[in-house]
Amino acid sequence: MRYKRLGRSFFARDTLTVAQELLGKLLVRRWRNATIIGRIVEVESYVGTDDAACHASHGRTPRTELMFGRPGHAYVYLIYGMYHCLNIVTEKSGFPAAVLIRSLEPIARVPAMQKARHTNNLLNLTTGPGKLTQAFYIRSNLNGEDLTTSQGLYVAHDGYVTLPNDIQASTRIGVDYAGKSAKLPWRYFLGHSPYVSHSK
DNA sequence: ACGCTGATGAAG
DNA sequence: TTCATCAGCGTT
Repeated sequence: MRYKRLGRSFFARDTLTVAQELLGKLLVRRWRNATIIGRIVEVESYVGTDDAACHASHGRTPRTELMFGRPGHAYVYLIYGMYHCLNIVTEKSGFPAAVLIRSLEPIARVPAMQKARHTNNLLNLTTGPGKLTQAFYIRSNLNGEDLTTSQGLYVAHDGYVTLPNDIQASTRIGVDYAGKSAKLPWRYFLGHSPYVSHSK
């Protein structure tokens, strides 16, 4: 399987554009001599301090510092005390934004994912932000990782073409607390894919 | 519908 | 130093 890593310039753009273009790309994880791969089929955008659902909406804090930094870095955080979420920082330095990777289609090293998830069901391995980090052995030690240079984690393109009419949008999951921002249609997913986490 | 679980940051 | 809150998941 041939593929090429995405560089800084891909992520240093408008977040909604990056989010939509991430659909169909490959998430590659090298872990203990294994190369685990999944195709991105669902993402969410979190943009700036005006977005009440964005962690950076309360300004620069130790936790959100990464979102204000250089694009192409991983922002990994623990949620609900037990799960990790993987985001990729976007836009130019100084503007806080990121794309949450919400769901993948398993592509390579499925047994490693099955071992990590304690299930063999393909549809339950990587179909959710907390599930995919578990399946890909992504934890807080990858927080701040530069995906444009990292040997352990990056995004790649293999020539897969996403048809524009296959991209669907909806409101984001789990952000009902965010008032007006909760209504923004900033979740994108591939309409044909059975590996989307949540039908809405 | 609910409990699990711990980092985070705001309040005091 | 407490305390409420939470970009989720699995079981009921």
